[in-house]
Amino acid sequence: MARPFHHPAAEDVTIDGILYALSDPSRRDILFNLMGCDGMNCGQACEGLPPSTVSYHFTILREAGLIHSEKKGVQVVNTARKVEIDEHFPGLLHSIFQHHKKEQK
Amino acid sequence: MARPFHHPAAEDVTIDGILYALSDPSRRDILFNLMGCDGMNCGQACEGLPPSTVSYHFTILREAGLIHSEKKGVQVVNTARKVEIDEHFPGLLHSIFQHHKKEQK
DNA sequence: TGCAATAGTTCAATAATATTGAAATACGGA
DNA sequence: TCCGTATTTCAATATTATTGAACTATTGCA
Repeated sequence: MARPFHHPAAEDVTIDGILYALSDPSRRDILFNLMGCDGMNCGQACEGLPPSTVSYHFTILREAGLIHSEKKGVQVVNTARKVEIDEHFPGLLHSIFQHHKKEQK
Repeated sequence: MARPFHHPAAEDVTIDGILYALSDPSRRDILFNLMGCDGMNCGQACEGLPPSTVSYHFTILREAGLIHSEKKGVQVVNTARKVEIDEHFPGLLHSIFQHHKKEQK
């Protein structure tokens, strides 16, 4: 990998970054998928979009502190930073994804 | 007023619209200000931005179902749709504004 | 080793959206 | 009726998102 992944510390995660990241339905969908499993590569977590777009969305989620990415061989395994986020923003993700489910087409 | 204000019904409010509206710090700030009072005109709720920008932000918040706007004479009085939002998205606004406060510069 | 396949990233061009100045509107008061 | 204030609308510009194409890294296999 050219540039290694950057993961902000839990205390540097802002509500601004989180809301911005999750204001996009594709990214919400990615995070929602990640929250229901214990690791997924980029292709699995988000089907139907071109790879470059998916890569962009993963970067936004990562920079917002919502996901952790780790290169495992040729693919990148992503996980939701559930516990950390829930510690710093109690109830937020729960509140959001309760409704995200319903609104999915 | 040329076109009257449109306020979506509580059941038509989506998490998509809310997160999009609140992904912008200025709009979060406006809503935060509105939540702490019982009515404010556009100028009061958001100082430091050009009027056309403020108007745009209010439209986004209104269309998202987060605020109610009513023309009172020459000005527009805005209120946060607190109760309705909290009924449909329990805990969401609380969770967001708990941190918004802290992150304000 | 070397080559091909796979997964993802980067870059650069284009498309979509936000910001804002200037003009227009709506209302209240003199 | 005319003026001042608050806000909106419009149109131009600036910013940001999307995506195809080229590139990189890694694995497996001949």
